[in-house]
Amino acid sequence: MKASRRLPASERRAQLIEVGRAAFARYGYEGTSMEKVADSARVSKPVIYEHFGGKEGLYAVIVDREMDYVVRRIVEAIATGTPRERVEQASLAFLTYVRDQPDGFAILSQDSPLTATRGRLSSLLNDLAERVGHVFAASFKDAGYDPRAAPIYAHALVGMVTFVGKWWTDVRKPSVEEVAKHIGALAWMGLRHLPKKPTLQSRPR
Amino acid sequence: MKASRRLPASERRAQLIEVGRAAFARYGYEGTSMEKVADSARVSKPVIYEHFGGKEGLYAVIVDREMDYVVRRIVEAIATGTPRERVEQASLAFLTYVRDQPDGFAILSQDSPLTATRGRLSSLLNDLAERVGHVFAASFKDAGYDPRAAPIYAHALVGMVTFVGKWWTDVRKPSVEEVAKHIGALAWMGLRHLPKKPTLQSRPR
DNA sequence: CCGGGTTCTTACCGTTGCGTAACTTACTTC
DNA sequence: GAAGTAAGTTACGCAACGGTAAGAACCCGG
Repeated sequence: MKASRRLPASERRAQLIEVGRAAFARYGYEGTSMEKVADSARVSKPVIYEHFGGKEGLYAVIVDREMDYVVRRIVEAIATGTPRERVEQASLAFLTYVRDQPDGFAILSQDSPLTATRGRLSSLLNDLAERVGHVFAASFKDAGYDPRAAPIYAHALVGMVTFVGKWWTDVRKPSVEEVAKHIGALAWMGLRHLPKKPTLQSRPR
Repeated sequence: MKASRRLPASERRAQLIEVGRAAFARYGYEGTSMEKVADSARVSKPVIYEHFGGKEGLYAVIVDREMDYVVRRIVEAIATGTPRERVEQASLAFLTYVRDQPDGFAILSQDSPLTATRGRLSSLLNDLAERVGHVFAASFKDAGYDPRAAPIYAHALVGMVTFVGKWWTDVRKPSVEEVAKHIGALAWMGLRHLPKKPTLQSRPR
């Protein structure tokens, strides 16, 4: 073979990110070895260490880029429109991301051992949920709902879309637009008809 | 120290399951070493191999028990009552499980490398979602909704509760009953007011 | 064709982790 | 108390992985 030629630093760096992203997506953080990444890039290990310092460094760069990307996509989606449209567009944006960037989504939905050690909650999607929570808290206050419940709903929505996304990558059956319709409807109708003070209809036993 | 005495096979086995469960919950499958499990049980490695054959064997037994347990809890919860009560009770049952069995929940919500290799989708909760999907499909048909959309909603609900559960283990702020109220309301209201044919209110650009 | 910087490789170290072979210790039963 | 069985230990083999030191191959201006 002997395919790969020598590359300038910036290109090599970009290639390593690409290759590493695919590896981390497929095998997870622990399951990915530097050897494999190096081999996939047709390069020897020290090259990676030269560029990223270590495994964590490479992973951090990849995760950072991915978070930036997906957050930007969603922020764009909810920039304008009625509340309902925003919910729908956010779902659609996320599912479109899942479809177009399955590797990125796989990385984000893995429990990353890095953030798990320093942070409390492992999931990177938690950040996203927290941001949504702040948006919700404001809307809740305006609408006369208890803002302390906002995080619950925020996490519920993120979890909903995430889990459906994970499932979708497997079955790939209805189009993301179709799925987004249903998710959007469920979320919106749920929020729209929320009682101010939810109660449990606990059944008598 | 020299605390642990010799135990009969069945007790040792039970103890190893308990200890292993805690370890897998805390460090994940890959992050848990047999050495650590053995040390925690005040026993040497070959004892574990005698009982479970290997790491995968131990893990399989633990996961199997856990799935049995949680499924039984939920099946009990949705055995009787109105549809709404079932949704609420299912949420409450799951969140109660999250509260009372944080280790078990941690294990189930990890991406398990074992099922990931042989199966397609990693999550063990996927099985749960699939079962819910079947229940939904029947109800959908009766109510005049498209049963092909059932899996979407099933995964949405499971993802919702799971993600909120994960978050709850971290903050532990409102009681599970309180959280279940909101989740139940969101899910129920969403399902209740679902249009037969959801559409996207795509905004004009 | 020669010096200087960049890019990359070979070869290795230390550690960790799964799994096993050979042996020892304790308990029970006659 | 000896024989036999159940329970457990020590010590090791072996592979994989993260990381690094030392130097080779390449490229370009002079």
